[in-house]
Amino acid sequence: MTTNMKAQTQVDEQMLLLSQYYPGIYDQLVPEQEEVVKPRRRRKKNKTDGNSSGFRKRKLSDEQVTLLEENFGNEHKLESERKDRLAAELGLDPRQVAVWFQNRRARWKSKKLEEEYNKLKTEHDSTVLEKCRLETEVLKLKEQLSETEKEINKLVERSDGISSTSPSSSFSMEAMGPPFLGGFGMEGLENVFYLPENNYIQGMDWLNI
DNA sequence: ACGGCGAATCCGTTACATCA
DNA sequence: GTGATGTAACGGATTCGCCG
Repeated sequence: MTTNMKAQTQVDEQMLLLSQYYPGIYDQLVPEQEEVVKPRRRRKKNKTDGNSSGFRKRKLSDEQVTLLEENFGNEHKLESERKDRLAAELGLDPRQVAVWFQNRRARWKSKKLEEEYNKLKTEHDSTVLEKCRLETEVLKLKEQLSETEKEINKLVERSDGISSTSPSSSFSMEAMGPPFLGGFGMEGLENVFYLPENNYIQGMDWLNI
């Protein structure tokens, strides 16, 4: 297989997964192609096999399946030598062994796909949950900010009133000391706003933050 | 490098067996 | 009897390795 073919195969596999997991996105990426419906040849019913020994399709015995499963566990691919050996060991036609491996690979692949889907779904769900949590937190913080701004405006207005009637008794933030933020329901926001070492801001400088 | 060929494999489907 | 489900088997397409 050439490098290009390998790359194309990888792309095809990725697109296949994409189409399975995110059909909407896949449809956007790959516009629907004109459908070419080829009539499949219908398989004819056949109740007997070549040697007329009864039903053509018989269930494999538990022992046969066990041995086949053991072999499949060791290696999913079936080399011709191993196929013949297994067939002889199980008293089956090599073609039957080949078909069993083919079907088993298909089952294995579909199971893998399902597991991968469940894994992605779990990841997706927890991400959505985390997004909701963060959005709620943002709303809460916005509300707190709005409340704080209202309080600040009130204080500023009061301060303006006082200073206009009595200039000597100017409003001092220093007088409020460190518990200032706590008074506005800002507990726990020390890490959000930068505060100087003495834990409060001189005068009205904090308005510039 | 290219095309033809046969074997192996994949994919989708059908037919049959089994069970609730 | 019947529908759902599991699986052996099939047909066609694709892939791969070999050869002339």
